[in-house]
Amino acid sequence: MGRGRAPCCDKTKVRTGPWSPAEDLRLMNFIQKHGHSNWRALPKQAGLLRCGKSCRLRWINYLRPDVKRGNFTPEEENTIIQLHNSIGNKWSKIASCLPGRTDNEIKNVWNTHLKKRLKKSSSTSSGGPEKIKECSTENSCIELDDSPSSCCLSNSPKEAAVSSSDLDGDLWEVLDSLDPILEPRRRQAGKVQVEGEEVGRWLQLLENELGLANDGDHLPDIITTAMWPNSPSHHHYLGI
DNA sequence: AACTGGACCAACCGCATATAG
DNA sequence: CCTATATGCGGTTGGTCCAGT
Repeated sequence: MGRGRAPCCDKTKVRTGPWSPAEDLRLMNFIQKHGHSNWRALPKQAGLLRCGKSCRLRWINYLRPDVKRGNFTPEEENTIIQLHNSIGNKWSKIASCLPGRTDNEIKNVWNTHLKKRLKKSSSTSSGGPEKIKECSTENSCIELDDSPSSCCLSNSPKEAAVSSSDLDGDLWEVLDSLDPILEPRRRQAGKVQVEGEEVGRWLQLLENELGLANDGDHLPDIITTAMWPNSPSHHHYLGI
């Protein structure tokens, strides 16, 4: 029903491209405190030079506390294959059956791995569509036909109850200034394991800047996990 | 060592749909 | 009911990395 699509934002006034750690922190901090009832207004309220769409995507695909990182298990891949066989490119519906996985991630896995794999094996295997249930948006499974399936009934993610510090403007500036230092390390950590000592040092620096260390308080794991997805809890690095 | 092509994935684009006024 | 706006979704793109040459 959409008539004439208004541009979602003024592209000349917003940042595009990869998100920096400081932007991630700012977004997470805001959502943890205020939720995300209005994506369009969120960037301004959070002090982000991003469009609401971009914030939503970043949150859903990367920053949500329940997002599962790492390789898909064979079980997950089987579920994707079965569901795709049954309902097609309904990535969000497929994602609703795989707790912690996002539609974008599933779409990527399908396009880069599973499609090719199935193509390869298609000559050797045959069979009708899998009978499977579809998860509705309420996270209850809808029978697409009359047979039971392995489709999950996972609950919708509950945002982690993380206590977040109230960061003031100065501290955000500090974070922004750390970007050039943090970003390459975060990127690298996404690919390979950064030495524990190094991660610990940066985490400590960050916590010092945020004034957490003095109170015996620490960065919530949700934040460090988002910044260094492949790294164990930062508590490990800090020797806690 | 330098180059190249493919794989991977985060982010963007634009249409569809939902909803408010 | 009509229109405007916000959000959701799926397709696509572009940057980065890495293996092969």
